[in-house]
Amino acid sequence: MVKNDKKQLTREKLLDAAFDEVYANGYHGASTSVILKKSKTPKGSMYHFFPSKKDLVLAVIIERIFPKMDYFFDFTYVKNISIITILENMFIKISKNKLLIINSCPMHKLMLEMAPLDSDFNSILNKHFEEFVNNLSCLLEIGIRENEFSNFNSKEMAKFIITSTWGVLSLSPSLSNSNEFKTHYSFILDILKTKTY
Amino acid sequence: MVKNDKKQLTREKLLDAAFDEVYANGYHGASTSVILKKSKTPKGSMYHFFPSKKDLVLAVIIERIFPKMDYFFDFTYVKNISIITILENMFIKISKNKLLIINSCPMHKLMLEMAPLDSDFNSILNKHFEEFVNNLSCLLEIGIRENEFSNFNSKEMAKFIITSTWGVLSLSPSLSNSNEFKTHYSFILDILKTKTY
DNA sequence: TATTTACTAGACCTATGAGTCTAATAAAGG
DNA sequence: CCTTTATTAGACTCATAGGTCTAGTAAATA
Repeated sequence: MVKNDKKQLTREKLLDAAFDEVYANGYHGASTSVILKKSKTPKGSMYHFFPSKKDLVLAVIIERIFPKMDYFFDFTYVKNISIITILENMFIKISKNKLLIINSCPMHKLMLEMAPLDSDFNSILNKHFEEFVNNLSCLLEIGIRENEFSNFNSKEMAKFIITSTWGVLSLSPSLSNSNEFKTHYSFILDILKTKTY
Repeated sequence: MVKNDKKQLTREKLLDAAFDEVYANGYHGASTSVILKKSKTPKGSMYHFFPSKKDLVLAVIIERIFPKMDYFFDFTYVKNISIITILENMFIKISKNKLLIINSCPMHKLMLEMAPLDSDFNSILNKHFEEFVNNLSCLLEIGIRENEFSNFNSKEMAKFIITSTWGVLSLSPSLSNSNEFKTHYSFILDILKTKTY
């Protein structure tokens, strides 16, 4: 499987370099030649794996950005811990990682740039966003059912939490320290606390 | 002043066309040749008024985007009306205008794209953002002083309100109707209401 | 009216964009 | 081992990018 490893390696290197480029400069600002230089890959290889720049970036979204996002915006239920604590832990995890604090959320960046311009970008990004909303919504629903919270529209609340978090994160590079982020998520948690008994 | 009018007209047409292009496609996605075609202006005129694409877009920010933003995010105090009502009216004004609802906030879009890449963009955008924060902060301070609200950090709250609003607005084009925006600002106003006596 | 300054016009330049093509090489499967 | 398929390599293409330049025109000032 030496060959398969090497084949994979080239593809993976391309995705890594493309992620960096697109994250830093956006889709339009990203240069294929820079991606090739950074990943030390010849052009032929890139166009062997990906028919176009767009396809490369769509693959970056699916294979790089979504996994990272799923790691940070993790809304899985943990037993014997209050929902508020679960969310607080999530926010702490985000604030500890400089990636999102300094450079904003890559998913959000691409959504803002590309969703209105291209239906393929729009659909995959929105689909994942809706999954986020549903996951968080389910988590909040548990809190409502278990009487941690009073009743509220969990889906609307989920959307509010996610989009408002994107909002602060987009303050980079002025949001260089995580303190400002902390005051942000304190507000979010405060809102939820007003809904507790 | 016929001449001055015409001179201004060319410059204004360029700014209008450039605003449309940049708003739709971002800084990197915007094409000078498209701007020239849309504004029916020869290249010489454009480079007569603006030394570079960057300078043109910086002028767009100052002369087009900021005025629009100041109109929508208007935090001036109105006597005999509660602060919450002032803010609610502001949100209603935003929600009635399809510009922001459908295409997101142009200031936010440019900030996310350009602030980490270029210090000139970063400084003018951040400066204006800080002004927003200060203006809203002052308005909230009035509410605190006049005993509409209990005490809270007005600057942090102001930042929270502005960035979270940017967050929802960036949901375009899926935020095609203003109902979702309404649920958003209801949350914001709810937070403030929990701080009232 | 003469002269200077502001603006228009667009041909032109160089760099870089994404993407194609073909030949060479490496690896896999029979 | 031989054939076939996957991958590498990079020269090449064509369009467009932003920007320069010079000549011509219009307008303001003296």
